Amino acid sequence: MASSKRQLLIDTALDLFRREGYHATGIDRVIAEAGVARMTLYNHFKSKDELILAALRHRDSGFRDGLVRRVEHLADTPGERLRAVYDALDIWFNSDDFHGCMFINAAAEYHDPENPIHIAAREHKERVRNYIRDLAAQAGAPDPEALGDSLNLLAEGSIVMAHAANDKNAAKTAKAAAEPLLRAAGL
Amino acid sequence: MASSKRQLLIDTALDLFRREGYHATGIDRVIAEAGVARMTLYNHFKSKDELILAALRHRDSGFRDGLVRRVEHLADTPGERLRAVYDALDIWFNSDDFHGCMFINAAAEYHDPENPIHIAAREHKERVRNYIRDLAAQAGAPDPEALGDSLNLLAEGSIVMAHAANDKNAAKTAKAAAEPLLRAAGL
DNA sequence: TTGACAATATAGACCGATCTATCTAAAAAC
DNA sequence: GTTTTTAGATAGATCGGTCTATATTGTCAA
Repeated sequence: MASSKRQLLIDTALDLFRREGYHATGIDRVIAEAGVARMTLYNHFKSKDELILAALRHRDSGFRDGLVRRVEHLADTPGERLRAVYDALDIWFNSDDFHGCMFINAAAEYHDPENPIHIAAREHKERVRNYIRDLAAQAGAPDPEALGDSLNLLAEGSIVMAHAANDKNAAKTAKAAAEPLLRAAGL
Repeated sequence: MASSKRQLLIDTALDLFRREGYHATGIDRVIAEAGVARMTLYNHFKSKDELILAALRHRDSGFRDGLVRRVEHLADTPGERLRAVYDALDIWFNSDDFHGCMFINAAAEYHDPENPIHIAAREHKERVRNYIRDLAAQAGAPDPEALGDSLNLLAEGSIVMAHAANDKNAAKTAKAAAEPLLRAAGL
């Protein structure tokens, strides 16, 4: 139970932060939703920011694991998998409660680049970009960094348009935009 | 003075919201920074949300006017101007205090698509996208909507990477990524 | 130019609600 | 029997918003 309460708090907080934002979600709300005593939270996390960081760390691995798993399920070759990234995004955007990227939102609420929360967001974005770069390398692109970065920009742009502009078609738009780039790279 | 106080409040709030975020900026901070009485604010705006909306409206026109002006100054033909959009972004990203896009940040803090603040963000994103679509049409692209949307995704993606991932080179990456798309469209 | 009236701005008290965080003492779990 | 969890009181700060009574404006007529 020692760590089950901790995980329960992370899961609960993650869901609230995702659906309502960070400042908008109070500690009271988290403990009420988790059905846990206030001191249990402060026993596991020394502050709200620490809880946010723990939630983001959990989301980072969870999101990327899910992305990789889904992409590998959708396609077999690296070239196809680069395209499948957008199919995975499409599923995400059109899921029941899509509320944008938690890390973009975190960076939006915590502007200071030195803030640990902002740093967590930056690291997540770098890891996702690296994953796409890796796929581009595996696919044998002549300049995998450049191709990966380009495809990553389309992916990030589609997240923004899906959330801020409420364009649930953004992933399909991105996939179409990616095609000439992949072709130009011989893929 | 009637409207000068109002404009002073909008300018002050805009700057604070931009630098620190919406929830993180209290009314007290706005009136202190503006050097204005509390009731002066509530005389001009019936709530904080109304002030946010007024600030976003002002920023929407200001940002887009600045973008158009800068793009037109940097390039003469529509094809060149599509490329110049990324040069304008590059200047923005590397300016003294870049804190990301106020509208992406607004959507991040106000998730509900029905929320007027979120709607203001959506409308801004649509207007910027339409501007790029228009440039693509003026440039004689075979499918100006598709090209415009693709180039817009690269632009939005670069804003995210510049802010969340602290990649000040994102606009140059986006410009390089745009080139094959423009070429494929005969531009 | 002056006087008068209406609109606006002022400082600051005040409200209830909420915020993060701490503390304690009893209960439960391992 | 030691660690963890519990409920709830409590702290001090801050939140958005209202109210009042005074002072400062801007406008227009005499």
